[in-house]
Amino acid sequence: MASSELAVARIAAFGELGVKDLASLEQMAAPVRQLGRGKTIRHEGDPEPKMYLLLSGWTESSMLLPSGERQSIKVHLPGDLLGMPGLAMRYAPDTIRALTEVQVTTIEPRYIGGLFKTNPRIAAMLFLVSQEERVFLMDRLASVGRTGSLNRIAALIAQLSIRIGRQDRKPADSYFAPLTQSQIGDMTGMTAIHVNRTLHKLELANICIWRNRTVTIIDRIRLQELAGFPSRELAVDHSWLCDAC
Amino acid sequence: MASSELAVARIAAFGELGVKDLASLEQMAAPVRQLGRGKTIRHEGDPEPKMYLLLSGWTESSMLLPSGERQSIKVHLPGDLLGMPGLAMRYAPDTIRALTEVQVTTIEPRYIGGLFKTNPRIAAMLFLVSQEERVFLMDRLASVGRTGSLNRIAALIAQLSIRIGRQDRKPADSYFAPLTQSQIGDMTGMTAIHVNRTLHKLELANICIWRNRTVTIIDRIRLQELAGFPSRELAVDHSWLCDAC
DNA sequence: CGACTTCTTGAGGAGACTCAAGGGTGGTGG
DNA sequence: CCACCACCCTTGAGTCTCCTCAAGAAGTCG
Repeated sequence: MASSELAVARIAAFGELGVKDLASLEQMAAPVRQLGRGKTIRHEGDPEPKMYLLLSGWTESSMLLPSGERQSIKVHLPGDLLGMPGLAMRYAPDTIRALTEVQVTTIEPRYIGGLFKTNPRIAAMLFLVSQEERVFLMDRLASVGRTGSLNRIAALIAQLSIRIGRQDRKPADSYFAPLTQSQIGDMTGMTAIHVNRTLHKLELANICIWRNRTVTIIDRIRLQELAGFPSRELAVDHSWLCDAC
Repeated sequence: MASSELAVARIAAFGELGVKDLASLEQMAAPVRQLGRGKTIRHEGDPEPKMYLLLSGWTESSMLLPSGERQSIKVHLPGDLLGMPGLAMRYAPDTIRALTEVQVTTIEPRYIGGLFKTNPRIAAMLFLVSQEERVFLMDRLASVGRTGSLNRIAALIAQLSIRIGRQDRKPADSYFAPLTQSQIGDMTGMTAIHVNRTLHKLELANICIWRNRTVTIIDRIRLQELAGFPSRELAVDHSWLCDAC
């Protein structure tokens, strides 16, 4: 798999990967699947949920409420592992959809199990990625639970800027974001209409512009102020991990 | 540590524990710490976050927003592992406080690392518990993001009923819940005042009563309807895990 | 070019928040 | 043992954010 360097980006944040590690990872990857925008990778409620590795494009994980409304849990960027939370469940908790043309590979749960025996180092890294995701969800929960519309949208924009700019080691000041206003609403827990008005407010205040699927950040300071989430730093000292492997 | 049977309840949900497994777990437990209600176990922002095992009592994990408001992430019951998400971070993302008199033991991260080498089975179970927690957070996010006050409070009450009744294998119809209305507000993303009014509505509608730190569920059907979250079932087929160990 | 999705704008209403004040309860110290 | 204090609960009135309903414009894809 040629894109393996890209694909392990998330894991590699927690340590250097050796030859053996890369081999472990490549072995898991099933043939690449290609899907068009709007296609569903797996449905909420499907039995025996699997994991997926996103090679290119954007996907979104979301849950349906009895009222018929959707809550988007997270958008995924290339290199992200999709569907991990489902491993603990009998039925898939979330729906995973392609937001753009995407390439994904399926990862069978048994490979993950095998990893714990054959390559504890990688297993521990997967564990750490899971903890990182938990913190991400905690931040989202705080944002959606306790802040207003301007703050939530600002938080979304700032967060995406950081995630997209991760490869370059600095936040992206302008980036492509293939989300409709309705989808932004699903992510932030607001109406598409209110998203529209809020985006206009942000633009009017000269903070940022989101138009034509493109985000441009004008005033990062004030954006960050509005967003109001702390800039998280990953743990640097992995001696406790390395002792083990 | 005499309470280890209790303490590992969460992990045991994913598989039987052998003698070796129990030994692995006991070895990690540092001396027991006892703290009074309101005492802080660790602060948001503290460097080198550790993990804790809750032996008795209730604790709460929460995050502070720039506005000064608090968002409660989760309340913990005996047997829960506290602070796991922080393992991936340089600074603790959340504050952990005692809601009642509690007993906790600290778990050094290096023991977790060691687990991945010496007892991959337990490591995998910790991994699964983490995924379960992610699903829990996803459900919370959907609840807070897209539903009204009645639904949120109903969801909280129903969820606690399930968690507390887990040992008895059926939801508890009446239980002790040491949360003030202000804390309920922090959990559900609403004002203490509005919590008060909403609780009265639930009582007036003959659905449930929350008074004097005691919850009594009168009409579980309608409570569940209001709560509106799916009843999650943990994965039963762990062949993919057992293959490894 | 036509059908569909997405975006935009307006008007009105509902739910949740703020501010304010009073009453209950439990714990502590004199 | 009682008085006090801190915390918690309760209720009312007014305000604001965000939602709903509605309709039209703009963009996109076949």
